[in-house]
Amino acid sequence: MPPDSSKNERYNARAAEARWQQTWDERGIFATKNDDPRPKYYVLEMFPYPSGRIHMGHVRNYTMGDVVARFKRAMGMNVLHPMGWDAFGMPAENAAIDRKVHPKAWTYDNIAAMKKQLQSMGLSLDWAREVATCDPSYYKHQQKMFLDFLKAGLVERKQSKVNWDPVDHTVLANEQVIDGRGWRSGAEVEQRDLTQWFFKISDYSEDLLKALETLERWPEKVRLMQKNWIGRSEGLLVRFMLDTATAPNNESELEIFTTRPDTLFGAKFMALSPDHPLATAAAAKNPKLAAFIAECKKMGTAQAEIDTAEKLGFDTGIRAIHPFDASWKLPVYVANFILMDYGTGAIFGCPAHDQRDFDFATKYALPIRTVVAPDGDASFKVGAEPYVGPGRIVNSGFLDGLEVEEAKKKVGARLKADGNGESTTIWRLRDWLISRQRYWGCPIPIVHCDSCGTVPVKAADLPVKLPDDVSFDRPGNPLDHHPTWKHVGCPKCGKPARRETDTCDTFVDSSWYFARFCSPRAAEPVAREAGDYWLPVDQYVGGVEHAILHLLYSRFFTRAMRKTGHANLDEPFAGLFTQGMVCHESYKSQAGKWLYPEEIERTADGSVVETATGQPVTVGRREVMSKSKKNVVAPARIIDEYGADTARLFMLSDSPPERDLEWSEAGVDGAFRFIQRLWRDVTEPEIPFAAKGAARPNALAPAAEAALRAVHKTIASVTENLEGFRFNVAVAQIRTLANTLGELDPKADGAGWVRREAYETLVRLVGPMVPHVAEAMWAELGHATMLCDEGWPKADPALLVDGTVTLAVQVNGKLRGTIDIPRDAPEEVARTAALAVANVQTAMAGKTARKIVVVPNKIVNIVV
RNA sequence: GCGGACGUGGCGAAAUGGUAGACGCAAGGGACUUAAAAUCCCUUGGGAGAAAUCCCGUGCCGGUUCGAGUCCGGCCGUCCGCACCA
Repeated sequence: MPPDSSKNERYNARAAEARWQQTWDERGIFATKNDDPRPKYYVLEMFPYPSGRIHMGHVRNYTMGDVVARFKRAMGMNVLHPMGWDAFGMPAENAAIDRKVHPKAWTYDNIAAMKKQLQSMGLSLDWAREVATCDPSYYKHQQKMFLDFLKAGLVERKQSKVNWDPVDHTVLANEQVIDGRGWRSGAEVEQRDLTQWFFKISDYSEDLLKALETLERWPEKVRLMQKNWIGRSEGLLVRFMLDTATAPNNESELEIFTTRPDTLFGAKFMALSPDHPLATAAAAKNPKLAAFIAECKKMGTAQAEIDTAEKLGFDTGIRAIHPFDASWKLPVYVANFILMDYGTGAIFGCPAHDQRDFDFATKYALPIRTVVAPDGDASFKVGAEPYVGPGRIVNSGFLDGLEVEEAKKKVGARLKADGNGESTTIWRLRDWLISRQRYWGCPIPIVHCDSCGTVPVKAADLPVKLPDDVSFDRPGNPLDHHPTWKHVGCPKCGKPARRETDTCDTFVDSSWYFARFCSPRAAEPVAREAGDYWLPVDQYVGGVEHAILHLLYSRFFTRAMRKTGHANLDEPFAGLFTQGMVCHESYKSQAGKWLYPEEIERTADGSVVETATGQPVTVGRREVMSKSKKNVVAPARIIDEYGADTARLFMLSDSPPERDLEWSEAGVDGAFRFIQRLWRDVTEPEIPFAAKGAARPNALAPAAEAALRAVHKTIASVTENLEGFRFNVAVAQIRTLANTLGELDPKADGAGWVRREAYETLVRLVGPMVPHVAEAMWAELGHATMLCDEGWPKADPALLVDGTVTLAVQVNGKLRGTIDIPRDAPEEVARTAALAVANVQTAMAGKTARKIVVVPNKIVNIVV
C-alpha cells in the first residue's frame, strides 16, 4: 500500500529527497578531481541506452554501484563515479520511421528525461563527466582511434560470410547472434557474402584467454564463458596427398586439421566443407556435386536450420592417400557439417571415435575401424556408439599399445619428420565485424576512391559528422541515399570519391567509454595522465547478459588502445560484479491480453482478477520484467509514491545481489516501514539521546554495555559484508541492530549515551543505502555537517569480543544444552561445565564419556 | 551432447565443518482506538507432550568426521552458457 495522507507518514520522502539532492548538487559534493591525494577508486555501472525511462534493472544496478561509491568515499577514497549514455542504435531509427521524429531529437529528449529520473534516485554521480556516445565530441575520438587501429594493423576490410539480420537490415558479429537469431531483432539470421570492416580481435586470442586468469575479482562464470567463447584448441595440421588422377585439376594435396591424430589409422573418409576450394573445383566438373553444394548453401541461410540439419555428404570421386600407407586410399566427400572457417575446412573422418563421423559413416555405410580400446583390449570393437574416451591404441601399426596422449605425440613427430604435419592452435574466436548498414551510429572515417582504394580520412578532418537532413522513407541505409553526404574528394588524390556509408557497431561506442570518463573533455580520446591515474576501473557492475559481448570487446579495445598509445593498462575492469535481474509474475486476461500489475487485484480468497472487468486472470510464472509481457513496475511511480530510499533499500534487501530479485509490493512496504521506523527512532526517541559529544559515563549498565557491543559488532559485520557485495546480509544486520536498540531498557545506566553513540553509527551505516533519510537523520542528531562527508565508523576491537561466550554442548553430535563460560577459559572449565548440564547427564544415560571434543569458545561434544 | 551454477519453512533468504532457519515477507492471536490506519506485543519447520523435553528435518542414496546445509562419490530436478568447433 502506497503511503498517503491517511497514513502516519512522519518522514516525507518526496520533499526531503529533492532537498538533499539539491544540496549535494549545489555543494558539488560528488564532483571528482583528478589530483586528489587520497587513494583513487573508480566504480562504474554499465551505462544505459537512453530509452527515455529507467527500468527496475537500472534501479538495482545503479543502487548497488552507488552503495559501493558512497561506501568507498566514506572509507576515505577519491571516488570516480560517472554516468553517460550509450546513445547510438536502432531504436532511434525505428522511432524516426514510426513517429517521424529525428533520431537525434528523439535521443536527446530521452537523455534529458532519463537523466531526471536517474537524478531522482539520489546517486552520487559526477554529472560533470557525462558523455553521450552519439555526440560528435565523443565519436570524433572513436574515429581517431579507428584510424590509429587501422595504421597499427588492427583493422581489416575483407570479404567474408557474414550474419545478415533481415529485420534490422544490417550485418551482425558472431557474438551478436544468439540461437541463430539477431540479438536485438530476434529475427532468424541469414548468411551472406559481403565485404565488411573487422577489428582483428583474433590477434589477441591468446592474450585474451591467458589474461582471464589474472581477473581474480571477476565471477568465475563469466571467465568461463569467455574462455569457451575464445575456444582454444590444440591440434595438428596434416597434409594428405591426393591421387592426382582423381583430382579435378590434378591437385596433389589436401590439408586438414585434427585434434585426434592418434586415430589416424581409423580414418575411413575425408570430408570437405561445401565452401572448400577443392569442392568448388570438383563441382565445376560435376553438375551433380554442384547441385549438392548449392543445396547445402541454400539450406544454410537460416542458422536454426543448420543446427537441426541431417548430416549429408557427396562423394567427389577424389581419393586421398593415407600418410602412413601409400596404398591406402580414402574417399573424399563434400559434407554439409564441415565449417569452412574453422581449421582448414577439411577433416579426416574416423567413425569409430567421433560422434559426427560415426553418424556420417553409418548413413553412407562406410566401414568402421576401432583403433582405441578402453582397456587396451585388442578385441574391443565399437558397436552402436563411437568410443570417445581414453584408452590404448590398437590396430594402428607403430602406435599399438600407446596411451591416447602418447600416440598423439608420436604421430605428430612422425608426420613432422615426413614433412606432412605441423602442430597448430586453432581458435573459435572470429574477428569482430563492426560494419553496420545503419544511419544512427558512428561513421567509419574512410573514403573509397577509384584510383587509391580505401583511404583514411585525415585526422584533421575529424569528426566525420552524421548529416542531420536524412529521410527514412525507404528501406536501407539513409547515409547511402543521402544526395550529397557521401560525395567527397579523395584525401589522397583529390579526385571525386565516396564516403564509407557503414557506421560502427554500437558495441564499439561502449568499448571505451569507461576510459573517456577519466578525461571527458580532453582533446585526445584519453588524456594519458588521467587514464594512468584512474584506470583500471576498480569495480564494474552490470548485467551478466554482457558476459561475452561488451566485456570481451572492451578487453580487446584496452589492448588496441595500449598498442596505439591511447592507454597503458592490461585489463579494463579489475573487479566485476554481475547482478541478477528483476522479475515479476505476468498476468493475462480472459481475452488473452497481457495486463500490467496495476490492472489486476487480489480478492479475499487469494485469486487474481482484472480490476476493470472483475474477470479471473491467468497468473504466469515470474520472469524478467519486460515490456512485451507488461510484467513491469515503473521505478518513477515507486520513487514518486515511496521515495528513492525505499526503492533503493528494497533493491538491496532480501535477495543476494547476484541472484534474480522478485519484485513485490509487500517487500517495498517493508522497506518503507523500516525507513519510517528509523526516522521515528531518531526523532521520537523513547530514551532521550545524550547531548552531542557528551563524555562516556563512567559506568554502563550491563544492558547498555551489551547494546554498545552490538553496535560495534554491527560495524564490523556490515563493513565486511559491503566489501563482499552481500548487501542483503548487511541490511539484515542493520535491522537486527535497530531491533536490539529498541529493546534497550531506558532506565539502564548510560542508555542515553549509548543511544546517541548507536544512532550516530547506525545512520552512517545506512548512509550508502538510503542516503537521503540518512542525511535527514544526521541533521536531526544535531550535525551541521553533511553525512556524505563523514568517515566510515570504526569498530572498537575491544568491544567485538565478549567476556563470556555461549558454548553448545552436544552428546554424540546432538545438541543437549548450552553453557556460558568466560571467553578463552581452559578446556577443563568447558568440560566440567558441559558435564554438569542436567540434560547432558540424561542424554549420557549413565555412561562415561569416551572422548570429549572441545572447540574453544564454540562447542563441546561428548562422545559416549 | 559438452560445460557451469543452484536445490534450506507458506515465500525471499541467513549460517569461517561447530546451537539450521538470523533478517524480512505473509499468516494467526492480542493491545491501543468509537472505528480504522499507523504503531506495539505474542505465535509461526513437521510431529509427540500439560510441561520439562524428545523424535524427525537443508532434493535423493552413500561416504569422510567427535560433529555435515557446508567436504567427497553417485543419482534426480531446475536454471544458465556453448553447441555439427574436427
